[in-house]
Amino acid sequence: MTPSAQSAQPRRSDATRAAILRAARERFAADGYERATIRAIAADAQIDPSMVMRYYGSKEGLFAAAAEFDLRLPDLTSVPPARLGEVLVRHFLARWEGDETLVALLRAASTNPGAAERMRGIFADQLTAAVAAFGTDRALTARRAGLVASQVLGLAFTRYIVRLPPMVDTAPDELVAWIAPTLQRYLTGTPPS
Amino acid sequence: MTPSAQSAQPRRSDATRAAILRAARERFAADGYERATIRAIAADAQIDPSMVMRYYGSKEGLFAAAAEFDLRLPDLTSVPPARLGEVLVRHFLARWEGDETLVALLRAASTNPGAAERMRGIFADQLTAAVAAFGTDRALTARRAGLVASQVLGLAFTRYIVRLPPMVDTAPDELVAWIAPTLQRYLTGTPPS
DNA sequence: AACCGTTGCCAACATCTGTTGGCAAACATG
DNA sequence: CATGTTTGCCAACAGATGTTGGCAACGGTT
Repeated sequence: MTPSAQSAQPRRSDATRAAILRAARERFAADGYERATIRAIAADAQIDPSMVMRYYGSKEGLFAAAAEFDLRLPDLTSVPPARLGEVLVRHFLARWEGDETLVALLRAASTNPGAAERMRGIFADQLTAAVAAFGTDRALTARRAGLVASQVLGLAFTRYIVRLPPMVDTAPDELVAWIAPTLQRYLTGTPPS
Repeated sequence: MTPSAQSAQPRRSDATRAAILRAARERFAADGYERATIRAIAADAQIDPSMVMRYYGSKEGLFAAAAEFDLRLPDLTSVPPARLGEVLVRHFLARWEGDETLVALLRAASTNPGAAERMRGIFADQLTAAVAAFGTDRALTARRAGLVASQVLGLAFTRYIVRLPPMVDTAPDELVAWIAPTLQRYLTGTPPS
C-alpha cells in the first residue's frame, strides 16, 4: 500500500501503478475475476495492457495486489461487551460501503481459488484474532468467528452481489438493529451442548 | 424437469439431454459460469460440443435449464411456531448437501447477471411466499425473507464456496443449533423501531 | 554530450471461447 | 423400399484473452 516501503525513492511510474490498481479494483468488483479483462482494466487506466504485465507480472499478480485488504477491526476488548454485535455490524457495513476492494474479493472468491484462499486468510486471521481477544477455547473461538463471517458475508452477498431488493432497500441502521443481536449471540452466546 | 410436459412422446435423445444437464450442473457448480466451458461440459457428457448448442441454444440457455430449482420449502403454517428457525435451517442444509444445483447457482450468481436474477427470483418468490403465509405487512415480510436469505446464503457461501474451515468442519446439527435462533428471530421477532 | 535505466506503445503470438454449417449414419414413416 | 427426420460428429470461423518482444521517447547521471 505505502508506496515506498522497500524502495527508498519513489518511481516516476507510481501514478500509473496506482491508476492500474484503482481500475483493477473497480473492474474486479464489477465483473469478477474472469470477466475483468486486462485490456479493459488498462483502458480504464488509460495505458497499454502490456504495462499491467510489466508492473504486476500476470493477471493473478495484479489481483493479488488489488485484493490486499485490512478489515481494520477495532480492538474488541475495549468495546462494552453488550454492544459487541452492534459495533461489528456497523463496522463491517461502513468498511464495505467505503471500499470496493471487499466487493471485488467477494465476487472473485466465488470462482477463483486464489481469491477464495485470500478471503479465507482474511477472515481466519483477522477476524479470528479479534474474537480470540476474549476467549480461551481455540476451537470455540474459530467457530464463533466462522459464524460471524457467515452472517456478515451473507449480508454482503445479498446486498452487494445478488442485490436482493429488501436487503438493498433497507437502511443501514435498520440492518444493524436486526443483525447486531445475531453477531452478539455468535460472539458471546452459550454454545449448544 | 419432467421430460414429457408438452412433447407427448419421449425423444430418443432424452438420455443425451440429461447427460448434458448433469455435466453442466457439475461444471457450473465446480467452476462457476465463465470457467465452465461448453467443451468441458460436452466432454464430461461424452458428446460433441455442438450437441449442447442444438439442444439448449446457447450457453445461457444451458445454464437457464441447469439452474432450474425448487427450494421445496415446507408449508410454514403447519410448523410449530417456536421451531420455525430450526426447521428452516435443517431444510436448507439438507437441500444444499443433496443437490449441487444450488451451489452452481450460488457460484454463478456472483459474476453472471442472469444467474443473479434467477437467484433473486427464487428467494424473492419462493422464500417470500413461504414467509408471507403468516404475516400481513408486505414490506415487513419481504424484509424478514431477505434477512433469512442473508444468513442462509452466508452459511452456504462460507461452507461450500469459500470453504472457511470452521464452517466446513462443524457438524450440521451444531450449525443448526447455532443458526436456528437467528432465523427464528428474523421470522418472528419484533421489528426494531 | 554520451550513457543507461525507465516508461510507454505497437504489433503479434498462441490459445481458448461460443457458435455455425455441412455431412454421414440411424431411425421412423409412407 | 423410398423418404424424411433425428442424432451425432467433424471442421472451421470469428472474436477475445493472457502474454511477449521489440522499439522509440524520456529522464537522470557522469
